[in-house]
Amino acid sequence: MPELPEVETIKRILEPQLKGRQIVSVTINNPQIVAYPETDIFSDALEGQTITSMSRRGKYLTIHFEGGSSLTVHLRMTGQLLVTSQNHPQEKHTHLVAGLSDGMEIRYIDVRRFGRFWYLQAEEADNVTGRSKLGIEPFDELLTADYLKKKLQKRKKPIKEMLHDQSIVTGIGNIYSDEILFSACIYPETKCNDLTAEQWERLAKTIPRILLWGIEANEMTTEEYLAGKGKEYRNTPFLKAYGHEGKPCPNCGSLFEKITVGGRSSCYCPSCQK
DNA sequence: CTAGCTTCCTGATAGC
DNA sequence: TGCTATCAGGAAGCTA
Repeated sequence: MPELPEVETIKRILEPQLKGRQIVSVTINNPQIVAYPETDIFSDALEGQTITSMSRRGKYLTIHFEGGSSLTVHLRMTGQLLVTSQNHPQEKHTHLVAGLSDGMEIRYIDVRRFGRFWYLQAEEADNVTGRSKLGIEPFDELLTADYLKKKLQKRKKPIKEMLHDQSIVTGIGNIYSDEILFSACIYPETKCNDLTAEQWERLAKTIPRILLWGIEANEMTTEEYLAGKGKEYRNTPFLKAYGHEGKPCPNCGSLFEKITVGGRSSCYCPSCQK
């Protein structure tokens, strides 16, 4: 459930704690989370690596090493990446622990084990993570009404569903698609080929605005993150639409309704989003 | 090419 | 109280 704003938050919190540290040990409790390469090679390759920086692309998070190799993770639904002291109580479902040169540990916790790790060597082409298929970042200046129209105008699927398509604009999941459509006053089931020029314009402006707002609203301290605030992806206090079924719309007071769109729960205001 | 369905997982919650 | 069924949703893999 971490979407772009949460992944960006994690990157901002972890990067200063990891930069310059060396990985001195790697323990993998569940090989399932290692997607590439084979688990033993993965562990051996990580040991001894010195971290230079972190980056984010869509919902993917990458730790870069001296020499150019890198470790990429996708947290999917319930993945959590923490930097803790060695004596920090180990949570259930801790699948990977990497000891660092300063005595701290990187820990990967994931209840549902959907998250995945990939280690890529410096010159290795990335044809394993799926990142090569990603569309533009929401803050890219290429994100215009024309771009969205070109990609989606002829599609018959509901716009809510298409906002989740990572090959068009990356980083949007079920929470922020509700927030974006509410803010843009668009009914989630509107078929792409029924959207008006004005609605495409509104979407193009709203997508980056809402995701930026999400990043800012997510801001928290390292302590808050470790204490669990970084887990509260749902029902975060600042959200306006997602999970608000039965509650009054902050704009008009009508009650939010919940429907299923493309198999995903979807919350909208019946009078603002037509 | 698109659409539609299934799979992966556990824990919280709803219903009986 | 205790059981079972359903839901949560990101993305890949599959069929048509």
